[in-house]
Amino acid sequence: MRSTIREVSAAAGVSVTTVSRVLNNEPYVKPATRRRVEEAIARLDFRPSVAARALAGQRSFQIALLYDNPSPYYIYSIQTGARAHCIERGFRVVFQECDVTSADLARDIAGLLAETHLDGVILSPPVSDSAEVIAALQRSNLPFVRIAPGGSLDISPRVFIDDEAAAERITDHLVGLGHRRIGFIIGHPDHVASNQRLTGFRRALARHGIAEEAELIQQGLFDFTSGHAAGRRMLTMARRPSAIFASNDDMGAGVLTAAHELGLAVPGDIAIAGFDDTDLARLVWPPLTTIRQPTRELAHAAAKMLIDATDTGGQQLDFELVIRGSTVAQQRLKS
Amino acid sequence: MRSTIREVSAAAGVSVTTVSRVLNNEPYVKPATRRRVEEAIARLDFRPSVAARALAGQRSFQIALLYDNPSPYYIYSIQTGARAHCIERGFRVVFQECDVTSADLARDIAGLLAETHLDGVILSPPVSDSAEVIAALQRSNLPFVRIAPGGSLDISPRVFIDDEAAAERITDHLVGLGHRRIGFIIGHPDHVASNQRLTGFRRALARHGIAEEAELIQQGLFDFTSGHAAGRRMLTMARRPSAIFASNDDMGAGVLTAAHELGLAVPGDIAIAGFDDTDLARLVWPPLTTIRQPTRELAHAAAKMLIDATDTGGQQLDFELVIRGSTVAQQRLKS
DNA sequence: CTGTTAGCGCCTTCAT
DNA sequence: ATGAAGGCGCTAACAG
Repeated sequence: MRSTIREVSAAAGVSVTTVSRVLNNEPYVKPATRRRVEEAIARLDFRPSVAARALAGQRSFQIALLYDNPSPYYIYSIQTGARAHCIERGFRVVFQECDVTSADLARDIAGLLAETHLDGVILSPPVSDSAEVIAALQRSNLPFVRIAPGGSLDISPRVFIDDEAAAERITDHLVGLGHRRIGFIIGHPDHVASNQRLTGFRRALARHGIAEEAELIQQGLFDFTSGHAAGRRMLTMARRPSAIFASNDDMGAGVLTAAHELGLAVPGDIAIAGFDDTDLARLVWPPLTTIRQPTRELAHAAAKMLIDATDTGGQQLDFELVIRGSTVAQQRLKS
Repeated sequence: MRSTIREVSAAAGVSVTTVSRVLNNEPYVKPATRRRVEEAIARLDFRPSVAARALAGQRSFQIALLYDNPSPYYIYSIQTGARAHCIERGFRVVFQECDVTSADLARDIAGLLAETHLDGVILSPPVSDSAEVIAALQRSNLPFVRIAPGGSLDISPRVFIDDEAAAERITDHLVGLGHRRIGFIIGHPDHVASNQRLTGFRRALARHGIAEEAELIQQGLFDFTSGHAAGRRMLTMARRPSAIFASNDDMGAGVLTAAHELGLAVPGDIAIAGFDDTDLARLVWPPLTTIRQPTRELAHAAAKMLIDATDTGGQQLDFELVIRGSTVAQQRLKS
């Protein structure tokens, strides 16, 4: 059976209060006493019950990660990043998928908050921009950090990259290679990043004096299937583009497959480039040019900001982390 | 703020015990009373605290899903399957990645069990065959269900497909198409299924009187990279095989990519077949022949078996679910 | 059928 | 610097 704080206190010859103090790293415990307690904890392999701590205290040492994404690779990346930091800090993460288009979304989130005593929540796109979720969180007064939110930037700490600049840079690269007719596959309409990436693409085209062609800009859904379909459409056009820019890696893999199916050499007949949100591109299209979005690191940073906040009462939330390309910069909000 | 059972009892004009009875669907509550309580619950949007229930009762309405797998698609499949059933039953799932090769594995699991009050655990491969994890679970006397375990079949309920027969069937198919030199990529050595699939392949070859060639059987790791490497090795051999059997879909995608890179037509120059553990193949290699392993359904069935057990005190654990191809059969253990 | 009385394991005032 | 007492929200025997 699991051992309890009472057994530890007996073993160490102190009161449970003292053990609790040691557990929570509180001051005013004589070093010698602290050592004895720590020894007893180790000897009994004691682990405080999350349920009991949540019930008694105002902290639960649990945070939740919300997501609603079509890409298993993406989900795995954010889960891994968030968990990595939580383990370091002795926190537990609740991975919670949700449906941003559901009518019950607000109720679902409220239920999660009521059932589970959480210390904070991380929102990943497109949940980062869900008005219902944000409202429920604010109502419950729970701290939250958003990954790559598109709007209301000042209502919460956030972690993001500059999608527009990144898309612009990739487009510059393609143009630099001599491409003038470049296809673009837009991401899922629910994701704000989709539009930001499109904007960056367009801005680069304009800067290079290249006219847009409507049929070269196709809607996708951030998943393999939609990328494959859009790729096929463009690659079978009478005058097909010489390059295709996919807004994420799943769609890029789809385009690559379409090219292969049509017997086109990559990058001989058709160049493919785009965002690598989840390191999938490193596997599927290693020779191609991508902007690597450090998804795992974004989630890691989000967890850190959140947990720092619960430790210090919210002070550190005044920071935001900007990850641009491979450069990580940290800057203070104007606040 | 979250409302409590006490507020519900006040609103309904009954004692908290009665509310608790309604919550837990216990008998001996007058229908009229039950209705009044349910109304109050709905009106106050009351959700019982998981922490409080876990502390007070012997049930927590929480189970854990353990995994240690290189494939994000696989992880997502089992998470989705398990969660789907848990939501139906009002349970919460804790997704817990672990490292079966870690020296701290036993401690990690013991920690999970001590911190979280769980009603049961689902093990997915290769955790299903981890002696440490199984020992920790048995020590804690917690019910657990294993997905596709390789050994000690009677120590727990299990959910599985017949990997050997499936591999045999696929091989038969390839031979039926006229292939005599078939490459085989073995799965991760930690997974029992890897060996079972190899055995099925070999048995089919033997039955058809085809001699094995050592260089046509290559070790893989169930991930894209290893499949890609093994595929390249075989496709660049002086006398390359006419077909390749990949032990899972990630490796199959790797082989497919290798074939494309080498300018080989699929399935013209090289046939590719194998297991589709995660529906990845449906996307990446739709025209190819695969055995679909219903991973999501396996996890769903595992969750059902586990929760049924907690409801009925373990009786239903005498059942096992066999999913073979698209046929689902349920049969009683000899027990 | 319903209510009363104790805790579950821990944190949190308050004393000392 | 340490301990005693009370309670978090709920379930579990007991009475009625």
